[in-house]
Formats: sequence, structure tokens, C-alpha cells
Amino acid sequence: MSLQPSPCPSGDEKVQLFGLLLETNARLSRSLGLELESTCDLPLAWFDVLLQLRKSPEGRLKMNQIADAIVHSTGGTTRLIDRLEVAGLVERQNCPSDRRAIHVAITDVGNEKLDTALNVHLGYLEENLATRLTKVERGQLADLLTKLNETR
Amino acid sequence: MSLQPSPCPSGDEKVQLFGLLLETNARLSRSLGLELESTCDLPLAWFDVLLQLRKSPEGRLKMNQIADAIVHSTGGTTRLIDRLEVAGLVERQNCPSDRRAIHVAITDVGNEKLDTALNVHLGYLEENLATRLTKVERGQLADLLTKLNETR
DNA sequence: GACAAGTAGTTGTATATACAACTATACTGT
DNA sequence: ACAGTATAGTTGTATATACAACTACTTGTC
Repeated sequence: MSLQPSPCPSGDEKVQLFGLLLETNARLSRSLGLELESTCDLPLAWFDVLLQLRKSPEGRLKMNQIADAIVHSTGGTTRLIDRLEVAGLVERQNCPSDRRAIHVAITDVGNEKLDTALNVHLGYLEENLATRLTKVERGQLADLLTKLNETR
Repeated sequence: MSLQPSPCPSGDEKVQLFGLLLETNARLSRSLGLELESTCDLPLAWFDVLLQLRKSPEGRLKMNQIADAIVHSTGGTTRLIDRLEVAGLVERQNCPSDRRAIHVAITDVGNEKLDTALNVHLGYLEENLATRLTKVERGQLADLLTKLNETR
């Protein structure tokens, strides 16, 4: 007595879960993106790049490390970094040990911008994460996502 | 004795979690998208639309319901449905009770395409979800994401 | 029943991203 | 040392999406 006339289970538990992941991500990214854009004039993709740079040990990464970290194509990353560089938030530096490679380093301006954005981001998270999930639940979610994210 | 010279906690637990969500989603969408595209010639966005239509009680939704379900702008949804309609996978129908509205219904061709894609998707999930998370963990993840996705 | 306000969808335009082809450099094996 | 292969990044081009302005219709109020 199913409403679905199909032979294929669109209601499969894994299919649902995947859909949920897609949807949750899309909603959160969109609302955070709007907030960062309106308050800091900083697109989410830029914020992501700056954050990756700050998380890196030396405040700089090679192009392909950035592309991998933010899950973009290398071509897309070139253009993205172009825009960030024009805006003065990052700078390209030659890599002494490999003349093919480029180091992308966050600038002082970029650091300031990131600080501002991180404050907005923290407020956003306080309002949208912390009100929906307890600290324990957030830990569980982080564990599950980490497992899901593992390469093999 | 922190490596981060910044006053702002890029290492904050919530910031990390959000980043993890973004990254996990991006990796999974990308790999599934490539797989669906190469095996079924079906972009992930199209698959998403067809799936939403099948999940709906009558196999049809209005434009704005689709836009909301797949988290796109209404303009973007118009263009997306245009392409699906040209491909013969969905069809626009007038809504008798509201002449502004449009019903988008999945066609027979669309249903067949979706069945094929769902099989690929299930294989993908078997390989990428089921190997990383147990059934219990998947249930936990679904619960957490549902909470996170709740509007308020 | 007419006018104001709200809602559904489309279209013009700008932009961001992907893919594939390309250049330049580095590595590897003989 | 050289040839062949692999890697880092950029560029040409196509496409998908967003935003804002627009049209058409509906709903509520007087």
C-alpha cells in the first residue's frame, strides 16, 4: 500500500539521509552567505579561503591545497584567488623550492577582514547551531561527519 | 602558546563543525554528481528535482515548492525546469485553481530516468555511506541533521 | 466592485564555477 | 643527460545560478 508507484525506493533510509545532508548544507550555507555578504561584504567562498589560510600552520597554502580544502576545481580556484588578490585579502608568492607552485598568503587586510567575519560567523553559529544542538550533539555530529568525510 | 596569532577563534568547535559540514557535503555532492553525470547523463540538480517530484504525493509540485525543496532561487528554478522540460523529463501544467501557479509533473521518461539514477545512487550510497557509517550511526546523523534543518 | 498589497513565475543581466586544453616546471628511469 | 611522464597553475569557453525588475494574477479591505 505504498503511495510511490515506483520500483525504486526513493524513500530508502540512505537516500533520505543524503537528501537531508544536501538540504541542510544548502540552507545553512545560503543563510550564512547572505549574512556574511550583507554585514561584511564577504562572499562565503572568500571567507572559506581566508579561514583555510588561517588554519594552515604558516598562514599560507599552495593553490592546489586550497582547491582541495575548499573542494573547487583548480581552474575555479585560480579565478577565486584572483578576485581575493585584487581585493587585497591574499597575495601570491613564489615558492622557492618549486617554481611551478604558488604560495597564497593571507595579508594583514585579509586577517582583519577574517576577524570581523569570524565574529559574525560566531554569532550566526550561536543562533543557528547552538540553539538547535547541544554541545554533546554537536560533538556527535562532528564525529559522524568526520567518518563520512574520510577518504579511502 | 597558540600557533594562531589571531584574536578570533578559527579553531572554535562550532566553526570546525560548520566547516566539516560544508566540506563533507561538497565532497559527496561532487562525487555523486560526477557518477550520475557519467553513468546516467543526469546532473545532480536534475536528479534532485526528479526525486522531490517523486516524493511528493501526486508526482507534481508548484515552482516555488520546488525552489524551496531544492534550495534554489525562483529564477534559477525557472531555468532549471526549462532544461528538464526540454529534455522531456518533466512537464509544466496549468494550475486550475490559481492561474499564476504552474504545476510541474514528472513524465514517464522522467520516471524511467529517475529509476535508473536511483539505482546508481543506491550503489553509490552503499559504497560511500554504508561503508563509513553503521545503520545506527546513519540514524543518529539523520536525527541530528533534522534538528539542524528545522526552521524557526 | 475597485484599489492596494501580496504572491507566482519569468526574464535581463552579471557572475562564479567547471572542464578541457595549454604552458612551464619537476621527477624518473635508463 | 635525455626522454617520457607527472604535476602546478592558468586560460578559453560554456553553463548554471543569483538578484532585481517585471508581468500577471489573487486576496483583502473599504
